[in-house]
Amino acid sequence: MDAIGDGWSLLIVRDAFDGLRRFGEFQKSLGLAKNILAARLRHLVAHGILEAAPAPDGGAYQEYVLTDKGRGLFPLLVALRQWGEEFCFGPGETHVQLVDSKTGRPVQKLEPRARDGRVLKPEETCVQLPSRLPKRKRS
Amino acid sequence: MDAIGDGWSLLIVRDAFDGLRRFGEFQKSLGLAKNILAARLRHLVAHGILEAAPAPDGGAYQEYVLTDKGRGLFPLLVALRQWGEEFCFGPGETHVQLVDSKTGRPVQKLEPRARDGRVLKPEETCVQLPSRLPKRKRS
DNA sequence: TCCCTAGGTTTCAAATTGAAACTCATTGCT
DNA sequence: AGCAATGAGTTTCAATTTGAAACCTAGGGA
Repeated sequence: MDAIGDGWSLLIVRDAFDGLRRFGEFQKSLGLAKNILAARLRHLVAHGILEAAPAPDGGAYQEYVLTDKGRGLFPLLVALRQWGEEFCFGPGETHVQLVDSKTGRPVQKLEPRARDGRVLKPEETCVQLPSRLPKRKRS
Repeated sequence: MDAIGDGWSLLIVRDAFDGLRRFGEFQKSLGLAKNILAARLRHLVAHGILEAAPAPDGGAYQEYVLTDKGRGLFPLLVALRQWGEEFCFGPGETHVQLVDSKTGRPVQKLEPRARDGRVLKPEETCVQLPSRLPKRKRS
């Protein structure tokens, strides 16, 4: 939550998934103040979610691209988007939808499942420390 | 993002999934200031994520319980938790894990999939307006 | 050369946050 | 019944964060 807990960070990451890389692109897309954007980008870089690559084409500036950790947020973004699609619009209200770009059909709804494939409801899960792995590593 | 975009809201929702219902329980669990908690709870109620049920047992106070919309956030919470488990701890570092409470084994990793079951990478998706549904409604 | 643009940083007012004190209603104790 | 304690907030106020706008700096083009 510290890394992505504020309102803007996830939007920046979403835009990064959409291919945006430059300061100005993010700013135009999100319409937030430049100082805030600079701070958020710094923060995301500091948390290893974005990487600042220096001057790719020739301009003396930076590009911000997702790291593996940042790309790991994709399922979260999908979950957020699906939730918004399902609950944040009235029945008649039209809105965009996340689709498989190959077929144009909606992405499957994300559902937490047990290892055996059962769909898990919230009450069927809990948090635990991982069992002190019994699979010994070769010494 | 307006509904759940700030740092505390998702934590409150998570605790609600964990069964917390009362003001004091949330406050103790999260350790945030009472005024902020009150504001967040009001906000979540206003957005239809929590519902304020009056005096269940006999006390003259309220309980905050998840609505359907709130319960719909479960996949998102799972995604967030899995991301944290995967990327926010060092290799040796021990941390809790979300497991199927029946078997004690970790929940499957959430992966966005196309309707045909293919795992979708970020670049393989895009957003679209839903096709003007060809299935006519009975007039 | 002069001006424009992209990418920031600085400044300052306004909004938000958080800690602590204060209510107010309900127990619990005696 | 009297009285302290607890739970659920609200109020107050200082400190932090935000956001808009102005400013700065390096390159590029006319």
